[in-house]
Amino acid sequence: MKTRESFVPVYFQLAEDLKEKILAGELKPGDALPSETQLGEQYRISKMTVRNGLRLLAQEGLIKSFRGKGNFVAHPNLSELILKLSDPGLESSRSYDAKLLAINVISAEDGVALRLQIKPGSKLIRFRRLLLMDKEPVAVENRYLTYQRGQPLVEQEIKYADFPEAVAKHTGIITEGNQVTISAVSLNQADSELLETSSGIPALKIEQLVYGRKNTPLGLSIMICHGEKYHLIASTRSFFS
Amino acid sequence: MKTRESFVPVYFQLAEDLKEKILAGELKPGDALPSETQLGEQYRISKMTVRNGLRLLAQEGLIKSFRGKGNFVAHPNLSELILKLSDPGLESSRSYDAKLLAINVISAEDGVALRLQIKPGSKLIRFRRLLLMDKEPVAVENRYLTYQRGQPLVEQEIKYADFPEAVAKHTGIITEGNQVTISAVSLNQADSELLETSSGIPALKIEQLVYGRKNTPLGLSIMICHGEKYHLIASTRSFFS
DNA sequence: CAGTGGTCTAGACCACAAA
DNA sequence: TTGTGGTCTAGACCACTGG
Repeated sequence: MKTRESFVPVYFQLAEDLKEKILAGELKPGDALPSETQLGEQYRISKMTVRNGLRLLAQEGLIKSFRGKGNFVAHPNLSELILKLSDPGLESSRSYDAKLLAINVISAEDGVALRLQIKPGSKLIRFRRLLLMDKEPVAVENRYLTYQRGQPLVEQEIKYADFPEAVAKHTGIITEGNQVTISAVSLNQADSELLETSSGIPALKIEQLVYGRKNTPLGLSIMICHGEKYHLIASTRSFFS
Repeated sequence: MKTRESFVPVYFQLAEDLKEKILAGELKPGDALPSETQLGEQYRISKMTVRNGLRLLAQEGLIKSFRGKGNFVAHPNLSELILKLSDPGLESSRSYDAKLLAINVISAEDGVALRLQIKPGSKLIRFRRLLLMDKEPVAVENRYLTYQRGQPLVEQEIKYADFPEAVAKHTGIITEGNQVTISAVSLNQADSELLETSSGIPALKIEQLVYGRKNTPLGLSIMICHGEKYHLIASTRSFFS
């Protein structure tokens, strides 16, 4: 093939060709692709270029490679989704803001201590924030941070407390992982007042545990989100970065 | 470096080295990495091998490449998570089962028709399933499928209706995308009876839209999940495939 | 212009799988 | 053993960025 008239890379053309065959059903899940050497001969391109193209398909989850056996069309896995947390509701038409309610030093209660793997009663920094969409309160966030001596975590957090993106950027270097749990709860009295609604209303509870190196918990964020005004959107991964 | 005594690929060692430097803070977000040719000289490996290693870091979101400029340590994005849907609760110690309640042909109501981009009143196949954990009902699922003439979608769905994994595998070829919306609602009367609890209890509502080629909606799944017994877990992407 | 990342080649050897 | 994917090389040219 190697259509040099176009400016798309050859490996990309190969990938598109195969993708087309897979999506059209010409190649079904479980089927073997032609071997890399065969593809190289068919398309008159080198093996490395073939592999470059196949890598694209593998990244999209369309094929799987098995050493010594071949490349095979994958059984699509629709259950793995990408969740984007930062952007509440995704409706970019809406304005988004956050209001810092308080910063205190508190003693860790049992539940929080357990999750952060510290002793109950240990000192923690707590942020309370109110998240607003279109100037309406939609969520309350409690963020707990372990005090890390000598690490600029705390100062940065305070400085950028009302800019969650900035927080992520500045504390991010040391963070290695992140686990989020999503559940449904009823609004309690205090939170319902902050959210300017009545208690008992259903709400999303989003717990976010941030880990540093060696799986040390660094912080915990618990968000209580108004069920009707705030929702999460996730979708299958695809394309570019 | 090129330690040939070990069995780890050279490019992998390079990636680990750089990763270490980044995680240790030696290289900070925004910093430029040595150029690919420089790295090749430092490690006495060829440029392609260097690029192979850098690709790993790029996939993990640790670095970003800019043509003509260089490779740079990325500002970590903790807001992009991977959500695994199929596995309810993740506690693998629990047994998981599904019970098919009914399969009917129905006329699409407005809300469903809108999401599936069809005319209200069009014929749809509806599955109602009850999801069980430890033999306790935790969620009700309503699945709506457009009737696709000549495509074995329906038959496969029926055949494997109680094996969601199988459904995914067999219908998967034609599906290209997937969008999930998560919100919090109150249990209505009918659902609360199925879930053997009282109405008004908070519940997770998980809407899943499956698209085929050319962004044609193929099906819609609406799950109502018992708030206390069912929760979702997501985490940052990492490692292998 | 020089330097960078992006693509591509035509070989080579390795580890692994299946017959 | 043969064939497969996985790694690696030492070059080459391109497109882009910035001074």
